[in-house]
Amino acid sequence: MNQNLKKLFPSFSNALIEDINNNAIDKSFVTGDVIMRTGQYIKNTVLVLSGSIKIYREDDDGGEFFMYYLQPGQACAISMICATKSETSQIMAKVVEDAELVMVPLPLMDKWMMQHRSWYEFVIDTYRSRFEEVLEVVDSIAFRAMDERLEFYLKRHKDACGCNDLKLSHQEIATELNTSREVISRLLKKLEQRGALKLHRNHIELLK
Amino acid sequence: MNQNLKKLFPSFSNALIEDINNNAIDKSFVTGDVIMRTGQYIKNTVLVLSGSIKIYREDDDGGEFFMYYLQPGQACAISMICATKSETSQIMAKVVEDAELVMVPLPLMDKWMMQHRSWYEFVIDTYRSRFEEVLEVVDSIAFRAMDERLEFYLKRHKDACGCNDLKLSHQEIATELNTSREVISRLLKKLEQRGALKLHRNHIELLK
DNA sequence: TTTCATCTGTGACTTTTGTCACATACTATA
DNA sequence: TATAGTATGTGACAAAAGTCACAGATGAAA
Repeated sequence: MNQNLKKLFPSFSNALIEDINNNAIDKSFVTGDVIMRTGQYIKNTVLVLSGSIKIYREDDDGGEFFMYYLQPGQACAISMICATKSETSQIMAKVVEDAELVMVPLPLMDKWMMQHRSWYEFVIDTYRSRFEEVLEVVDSIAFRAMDERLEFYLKRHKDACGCNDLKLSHQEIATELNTSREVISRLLKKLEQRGALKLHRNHIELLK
Repeated sequence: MNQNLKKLFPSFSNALIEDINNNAIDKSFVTGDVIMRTGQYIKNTVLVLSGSIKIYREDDDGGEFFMYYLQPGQACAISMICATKSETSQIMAKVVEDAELVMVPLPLMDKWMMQHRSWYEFVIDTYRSRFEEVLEVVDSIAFRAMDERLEFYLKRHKDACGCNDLKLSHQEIATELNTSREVISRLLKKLEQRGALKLHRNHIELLK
């Protein structure tokens, strides 16, 4: 784990990595696992070593709105923000690719802010970049219609997987954008006609 | 100013207030002033002593989507988040009620995190509460139709002014929700028919 | 290969939202 | 008190999104 941490979190000081190795717990999850639920108390700050996690905002009627990805080398900003007050989670986190996580107990999260400059900077930077990402999400829903939102969604998924083949059904996309499957099917068809992508069963091949 | 700070930011230690008084600058703004523009470099962290400020997200076509209020006793989370890297602002801040602000130079913002526990806690808490507020805004646009979004908008404005009389034109509301004036007029009319409010020229009287 | 569940395509329709045109109402101020 | 500028009300229509019904395609498992 030590080696992995160093590689994935290059800004961490040796002393910090030492502290993480001595105090944090390594946990594995498989695709489909929900590692954090809305309303649940947060007990750990989460660092991602491998795999892929999607963060959702849920509504009362079972809606699951996709917010952002958590990738190796990143941390869950929400779990850091809630840390100091051990509040409940405002989001839901689902594993979409088998993942190894480092769970840092909340009290340490806070303590390290004072002890390790590199931890402090990492936390602040995580806040900042997530805040900005959420603001971009706000843009996409506040200012844009569904066709552009779909393109934004596909682009983010492409960036996350680093490939051109997205394993997504129309229904999944519709759920994560909080719209209906038919709307997504029709808009995807249009994008295919424009030559932007090629549709297959359960996956979408991006051409641009 | 010392007295005001103590009253408005009761969690601040005396040493911190001392530091603020010695290093920060007091600035006054009048209604309509834009104190921060999208893309502008951030040089200060802003604390609000009096007045009222609205934070907007802007798009390329001049759209101004209302995000949240900054009130006395609060600080601009964005200016704190960008602090460490002196990045550009992702938002626009407009004074809607003559305001007195305390401008804290960025380098101090960072320095105080290590020196003053009460500053550290205030900053973290500001991050957390703003992040949560933005998540609620995401909810409202991701999951709800315009009628509910309008009610949410009115509620937040009522909370902000602490009164039942909102000085807003239909056009202003439409702009801040990124929709058209007619839509707002119609929805307001419906709310009036339901007895939730009473419409006047340039102001709305909330009844519930 | 057959069967079955799931995924995708599509037409028809409704509802919501956005646009245009214009009437009317209110208010500040000349 | 005229009048000009702004605010609001409303009908008609267009466009986007949501809903319903159902057909057909695909792939996994028996």
